[in-house]
Amino acid sequence: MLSKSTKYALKAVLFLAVNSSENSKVMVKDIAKPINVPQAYIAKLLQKLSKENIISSSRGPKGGFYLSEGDRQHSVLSIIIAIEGEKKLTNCLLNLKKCNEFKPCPLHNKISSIRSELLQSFGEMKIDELSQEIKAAQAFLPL
Amino acid sequence: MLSKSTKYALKAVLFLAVNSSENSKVMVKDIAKPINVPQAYIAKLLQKLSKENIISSSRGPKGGFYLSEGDRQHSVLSIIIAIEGEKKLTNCLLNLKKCNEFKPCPLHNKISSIRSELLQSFGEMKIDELSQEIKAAQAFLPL
DNA sequence: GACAAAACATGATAATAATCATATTTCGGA
DNA sequence: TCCGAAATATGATTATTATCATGTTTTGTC
Ligand code: FES
Ligand code: FES
Repeated sequence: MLSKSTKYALKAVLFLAVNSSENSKVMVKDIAKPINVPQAYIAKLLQKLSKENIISSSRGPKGGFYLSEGDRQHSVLSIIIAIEGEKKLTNCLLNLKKCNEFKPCPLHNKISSIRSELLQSFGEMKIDELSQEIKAAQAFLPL
Repeated sequence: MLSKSTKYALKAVLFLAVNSSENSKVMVKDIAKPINVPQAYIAKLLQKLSKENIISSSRGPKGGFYLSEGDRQHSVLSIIIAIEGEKKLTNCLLNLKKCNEFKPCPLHNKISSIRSELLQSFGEMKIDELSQEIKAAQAFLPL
């Protein structure tokens, strides 16, 4: 449903939400280990997220990745889109060039409203909110 | 959201639902062309579906693929599962080894009910029903 | 029974996604 | 101002998915 890359990215961002701040940055090797993701690979993903302003970073000694207050207001959806693009989620399920109700594929009417809900739900989930739940041990990060 | 293979398979089965019957089988080249899918590839997928008893086939001259009355009662979900397996749809979104409400990942509570609805919806969509809509020109197959 | 038409089976190639490796830039601190 | 620590950039390798190609079996027809 979500690509491996997207899952990795979400885990990393949530990890940063819990374990980093403006003055306590964390470097990739200290992210990769606890979330159990190949270091060189998550490094690439983090750079991409950084370039898309989903997360923040600074170079050099005492540098690393972190979430600014602004970063914490981003949604899960924005991360999904940053990594795998919007189309994966909104394309027609049978690959009609455009998904709309005027020339729908046979699955459209049955599924499109649920899919919208799903998207909306992803859009409403803010990183900040999710990290609260992790801190409160109401939710858990894998590995 | 669905793999290319799954989309191809769904298109092919719906095409058969509209254009085949017990005594009017259609061979892969006459399926591949109208649904615009590589012939050798859809051939493999059709064989898989046939082996899983989602569709029917017979060999030799005057042979081909078709849907029996029973085949028409299959759901979209059964096709998705036949092609890409169930796990793709039910796995934890962040890859916890098991997805459940007792040790949920941060996305679980927000998403799992919508995801169940989506699965249920796929399960309730029967091939027969969808083919009615295509015949009534209320829905359209791509390419 | 011979023949040809079809599905079936198997393996080879190509495209994409995931992983690994290495060089370059930036920046804090001695 | 020099050094090393970090992100950044780029490219190479591997694994998975999609695509292509070719041979084998079944079966209706003559
Ligand atoms: S037209 Fe196919 S999902 Fe909307
Ligand atoms: S535990 Fe992650 S989706 Fe259910």
